[in-house]
Amino acid sequence: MSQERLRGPFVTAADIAEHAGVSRSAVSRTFTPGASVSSAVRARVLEAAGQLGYRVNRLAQSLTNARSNIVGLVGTDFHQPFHAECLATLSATLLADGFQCMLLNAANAESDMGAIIERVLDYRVCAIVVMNGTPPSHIVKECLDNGVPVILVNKPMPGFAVDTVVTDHAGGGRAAADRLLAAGCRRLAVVSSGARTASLVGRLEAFRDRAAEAGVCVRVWEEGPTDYGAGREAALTMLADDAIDGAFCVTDLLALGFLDAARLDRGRRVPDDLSVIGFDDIPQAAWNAYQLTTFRQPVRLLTNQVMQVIRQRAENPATPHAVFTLPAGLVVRMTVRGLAAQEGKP
Amino acid sequence: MSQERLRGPFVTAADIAEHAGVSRSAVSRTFTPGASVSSAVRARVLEAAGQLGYRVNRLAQSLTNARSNIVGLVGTDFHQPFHAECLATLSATLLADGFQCMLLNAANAESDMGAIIERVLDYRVCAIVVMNGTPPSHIVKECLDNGVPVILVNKPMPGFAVDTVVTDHAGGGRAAADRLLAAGCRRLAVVSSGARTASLVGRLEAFRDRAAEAGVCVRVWEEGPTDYGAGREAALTMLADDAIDGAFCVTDLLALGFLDAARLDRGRRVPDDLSVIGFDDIPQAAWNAYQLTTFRQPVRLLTNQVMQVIRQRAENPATPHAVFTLPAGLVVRMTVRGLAAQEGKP
DNA sequence: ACCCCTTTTGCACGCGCGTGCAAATACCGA
DNA sequence: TCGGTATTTGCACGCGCGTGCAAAAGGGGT
Repeated sequence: MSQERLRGPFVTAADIAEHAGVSRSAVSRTFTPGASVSSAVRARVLEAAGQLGYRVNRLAQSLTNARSNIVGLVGTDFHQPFHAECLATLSATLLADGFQCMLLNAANAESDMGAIIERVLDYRVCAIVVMNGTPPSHIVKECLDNGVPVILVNKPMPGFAVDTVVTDHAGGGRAAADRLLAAGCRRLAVVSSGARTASLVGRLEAFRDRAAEAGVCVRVWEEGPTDYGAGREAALTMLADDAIDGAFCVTDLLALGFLDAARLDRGRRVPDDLSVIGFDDIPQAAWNAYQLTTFRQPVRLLTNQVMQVIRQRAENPATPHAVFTLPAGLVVRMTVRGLAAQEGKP
Repeated sequence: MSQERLRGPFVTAADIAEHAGVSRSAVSRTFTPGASVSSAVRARVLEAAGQLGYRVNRLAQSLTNARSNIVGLVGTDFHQPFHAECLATLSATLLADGFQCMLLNAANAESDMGAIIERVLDYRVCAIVVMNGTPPSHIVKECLDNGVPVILVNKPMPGFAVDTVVTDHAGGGRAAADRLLAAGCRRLAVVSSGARTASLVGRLEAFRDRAAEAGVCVRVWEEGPTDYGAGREAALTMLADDAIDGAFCVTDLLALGFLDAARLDRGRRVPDDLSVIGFDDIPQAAWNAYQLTTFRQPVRLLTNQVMQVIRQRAENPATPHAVFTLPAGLVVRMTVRGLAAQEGKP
């Protein structure tokens, strides 16, 4: 058994063909679903394969098929809770469905995203999913030219032949305004970041529009990164004067930083003095120190929709492209006045 | 230009050889570093490649080389902050070094970890990194038999020809005990989970041993998952009676849950009544609502060490296997009595 | 102009696999 | 026993690429 290994580190189909006394085609057919092999031959092949530890070389396989079943997963900031959750969910689903995930972490923001996507094209991936961040449009075009479908999550790119799966940011923003207005807040603020991505802007503008309809004007914070520290910064600055009683933070991370600074540094009582609403519903929002009322991004639904698009486009590349919009549901906790989980309204 | 595309969706080396009026070998050599091509031919090839959008097919390339430059990244619970950080850091580093990452998310604990690792073997990966969780030993053996190096992070597997990169859990546990004892705590507890992984047990036992040396006995909690909720559970139960003034939570997530329940549900003042130390130094530990004193896992160092092992073993597979132990440094914040960040000791 | 040495080029083969095609075998009814 | 059909098997080729080998081309010294 150890003598048979001489040919190389990996066992090849020719090896077990010889070992089983059949042709190499027979081996190939044994591992090809729906191919024609007698059960006797199949049995001998399987036994030899088991003994020698044979595994089909998917590299060579993909070479013949002109396409692998690898999906490229592109994104930034995978260490952030929301992105991490998306990644974990999507990768688990893809694996369960028989795909392989190639992870493309564009760590240095979008600067190198293009180069990284180009590299994965070399592996003839069957799809590229952009989970966050904005890929350069000429790269998207290059993917499409090469026949690789591109699926964008939360980043519409009008005019490109891509599939898009987005949360209803505008709906969430509008509902957030509704809730704060209903809680009696009249001095509103919205806290966003300098990133100005489509999702953040979408939430912000819908919030502002709805407030404007109600005749309430909104103070806007749009600086720095999209993280905890920036949320604190916003609160420290905006709450220096006393003019805000309701804040919509376009991200939970911002909201948690905002909450901490509001309570600990600026002495606000939440929700009595100040109501806060976030967006995403990351795990930390549910922690007892925060109990943040927020909108949940339907990660499971987003993931399933992405999967469906991938499968659909794999079997019929000519499927028309579409934008799928999924609803963001309110998760009621303790940071909005008069709106509390598990309690009657006061 | 559109007429040249007829051959198939992907442009092949033969296409641009024809287009540039040279042999296919010349094309191949143009894209092979160190090969012999005249600058005139190289220029013509590069121009044709640019026009037609040619990219070397790495699948076919790996077929010849008998090995790809894909690294398999195996793990569970990538949505947890610490694991997410490891994944983000390692994947970014690998990409920057010219490798590709194949993500293997063993979502359903270790049950399917074996099957998932086997699948990635089919892609002739050049290494497999197990970032957390325990792979079945027969699978590890199978990888090694196929000549694929296995690198384990924080999971020693004595008796296997693998490389191991671990944080000094025991050192951290011992130092944690030192700190709590120095703070005057005499009624100690250690909070762990039912997972009983090597890292958690290592921290726990070192803590208990050091306490025993000081003649202090330790109450141990070892139930449930390794998350925020379990930390709360531990505090709710253990702090029902009044007997604890110092707790070492073997994970930050546990510590944060423990802190919330201790303060909000059990009315303890931290650090006056109760000192708490965590482990990992996840971003949330630094948040103002917590300010958790904890031990930092040297993620950067772990990552660099993993990289070094991969490179080393790629160029010389016969390198002897080793265990690399990296130190865990204390991060002083506000949850240990008499030990505070940015302040003189009282 | 000639020879020798260096560099470049093309040919041909193999990497491991899937598959069309024709030969070979098995099966069945008369 | 035989003819006819259904099934199985092996051969040979191609997928896209890297590379050893020999032929061709270039360069320099006499």
